Amino acid sequence: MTRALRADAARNRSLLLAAATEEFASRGMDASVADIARRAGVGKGTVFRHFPTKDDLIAAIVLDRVDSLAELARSLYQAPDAGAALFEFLAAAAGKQQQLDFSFLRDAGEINDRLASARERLFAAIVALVERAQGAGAVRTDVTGLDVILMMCVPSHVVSFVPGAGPELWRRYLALVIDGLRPEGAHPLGPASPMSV
Amino acid sequence: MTRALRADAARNRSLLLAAATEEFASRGMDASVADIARRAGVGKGTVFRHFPTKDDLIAAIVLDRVDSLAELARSLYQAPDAGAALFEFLAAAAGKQQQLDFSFLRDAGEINDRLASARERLFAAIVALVERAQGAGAVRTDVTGLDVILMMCVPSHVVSFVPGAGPELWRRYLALVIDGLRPEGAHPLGPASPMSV
Amino acid sequence: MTRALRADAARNRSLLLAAATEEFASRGMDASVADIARRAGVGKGTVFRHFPTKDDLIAAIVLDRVDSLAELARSLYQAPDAGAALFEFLAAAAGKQQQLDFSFLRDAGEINDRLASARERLFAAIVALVERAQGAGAVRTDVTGLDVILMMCVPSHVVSFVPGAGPELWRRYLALVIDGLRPEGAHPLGPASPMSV
Amino acid sequence: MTRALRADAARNRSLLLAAATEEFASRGMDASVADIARRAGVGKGTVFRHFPTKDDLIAAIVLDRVDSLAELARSLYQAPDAGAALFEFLAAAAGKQQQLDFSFLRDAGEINDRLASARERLFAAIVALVERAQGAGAVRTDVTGLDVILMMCVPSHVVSFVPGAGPELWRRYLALVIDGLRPEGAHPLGPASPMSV
DNA sequence: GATGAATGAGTATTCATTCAT
DNA sequence: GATGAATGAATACTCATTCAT
Repeated sequence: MTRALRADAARNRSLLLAAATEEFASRGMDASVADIARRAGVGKGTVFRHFPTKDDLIAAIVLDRVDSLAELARSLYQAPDAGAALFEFLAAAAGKQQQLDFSFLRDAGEINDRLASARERLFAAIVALVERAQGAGAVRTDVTGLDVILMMCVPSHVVSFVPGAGPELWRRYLALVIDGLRPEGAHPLGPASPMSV
Repeated sequence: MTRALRADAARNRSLLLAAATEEFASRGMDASVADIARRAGVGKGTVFRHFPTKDDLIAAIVLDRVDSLAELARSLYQAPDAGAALFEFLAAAAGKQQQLDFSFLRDAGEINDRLASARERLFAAIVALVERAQGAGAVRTDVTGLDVILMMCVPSHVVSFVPGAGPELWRRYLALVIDGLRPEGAHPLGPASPMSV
Repeated sequence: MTRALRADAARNRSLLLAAATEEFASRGMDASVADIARRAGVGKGTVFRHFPTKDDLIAAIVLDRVDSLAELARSLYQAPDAGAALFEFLAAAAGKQQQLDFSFLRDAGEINDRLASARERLFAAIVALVERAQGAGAVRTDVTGLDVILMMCVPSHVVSFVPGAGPELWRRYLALVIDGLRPEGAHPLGPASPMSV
Repeated sequence: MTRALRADAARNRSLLLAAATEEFASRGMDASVADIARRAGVGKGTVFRHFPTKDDLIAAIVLDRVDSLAELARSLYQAPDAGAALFEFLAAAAGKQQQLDFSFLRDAGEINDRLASARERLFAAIVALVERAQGAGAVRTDVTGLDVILMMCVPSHVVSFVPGAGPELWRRYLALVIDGLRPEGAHPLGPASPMSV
């Protein structure tokens, strides 16, 4: 499908993905392509050779992340402790998100078919993890998989408000989120969970 | 200090704040000044007469909100049930944020001195509410006022990911956040709370 | 419909139309908007305030020209000598085109509804002139109005090939074109005239 | 002088000239080098190995055409009927031009010495044809060879304005041009013919 | 005071051309 | 020799901000 890249081209592609990830993380989603190119140490044109559109660049970053999270979710489905498996997954997700907010998932469908279906697969894998954790009594039964997916992006978002945040601060807020998902001390949630994102 | 505004000028100022709030809410933070002016029914120049900078306009909106939340926090400090008081405050905050994310607080200091000190007052009032709620056993004692402040913006953020979200959906995620703040079923939080935002 | 322009704005609009006409004439249709702005002595943004799109600028120029030619064609329809009337019209058209080739008429329809219908009116007026000239025996009867319209752009095109062409050189080639349209010495034309442009 | 090309190189050169001709014909003079390379089935770099510049590629195409027209003009000089010979030549020129407008001749001199002198030879041959046709009474004597050369590009230009033009439509306008060149019904031409193009 | 015209720095994107593989 | 990756100048267009009316 995708031709094997020449060594230098492959290298530039990685540099670009890395640079873009950092730039989006620090400047927000409207970081300029020019800045990304500069950070990657390549010419502006090179960005467009690899990603015909800024949106394609974004999609590529998200796709990477979504695919690797889905991979992880699927492998954790085999873990013996269902509750621990889910929480480990959430930790992995939160850690990754430190670098890049999950916001693009919002309109992933509009951007890219491939991305949209990768998202579906990720969501399905997470839902499975959640349901298994509920079966094991580790997660309250009045939350849905979608609720968990939505709360998954909380730690990185919260931490983004803290100027000199330490690299592990997200763990604190993930812990808080998880405690909210536990059966102990659960109170009624009010409105029903949304059907989809 | 602040000159009394002529009646029409005062009216324009309110129209602008309202228009800007709506526009930011629906188009995001990079809504254009021209659109805001059009929605307010005034010329573009008028926007800049009232707010020398787009950032100043934003700051004015946030200031309004911060001040009214601080007011509320102070009045709830008198309420008999300390836990209910805090939770009611969080509900009010989440409801307001539905229209405009709290993100500007992030760099409030850089934007505007007046805003920065309003923020300090708001934070102090929230910290007081939290400590009283902890004293009443309604909130776990290993969270700080700042933790609560940070979690306060979660519901509106989460809801922003849901396309056709109902107007009350934020209550669901506020409930989840609050359940995480309760003493029941609390697990250790890991990293220490940050000292400031 | 179109608000009355402020004096300075009206001035800029004319400056822009003039500058664009010259620039397009000398650099061809892909003269840059920046150059046009510079030639008009205004900022780049001003071009876009007056003409939202480069194509709109082009359309405005052509519309002016088309409308004034149509006007002329209609008034010449009253002239006593039908042949002379047509030839005078062709001279006027060729003279104007010296500054700007007629090429945009080619895809005028794609550009602009208003322009498309102005073109229709122009063509109708020319066809009327041609038919009257044929009735008077001044033009061979095997050519159509459309043929004449097509040949109308020949003088300016031909002259564009001559580097230091004098300002009246187009008259020489118009004379040649007109001699081809006369009944004397007419030979069969081969393929039928197209139905439309 | 010109090294003999390796067989494959020669082949690529032809492929490129053919591809470029087609691409220019259908996309206009700003067809992209990349598209030309793709159509020829070679890499972009190969284009530049053969033609250091896009302009050189254009010049090469024109040179081919100019040389073959000159060849034709010279051979037609032997034909018994001088008028028919000239008209046949014009038909050949118009037919070729259907694929590629003659416009580059305009600045041929600036582009390329070799092209400039090929053009001189072509013009000389045409002038000879014209003068012979005038001697035979087939062409009016107040036109110069240069006039005829200039009118030669009319048919393809005119036809370019007709959207769904049939492949022979140019013949109609060539007939019109030729009728203008005949002695019958000739009227005075006004300005003198230019000395050069 | 209000208006909207003018401005120009900034943005994504294209494309001829160069050069490492 | 051939390839296609890299480059950066150029282009149309946007928008916060200034200023003449």
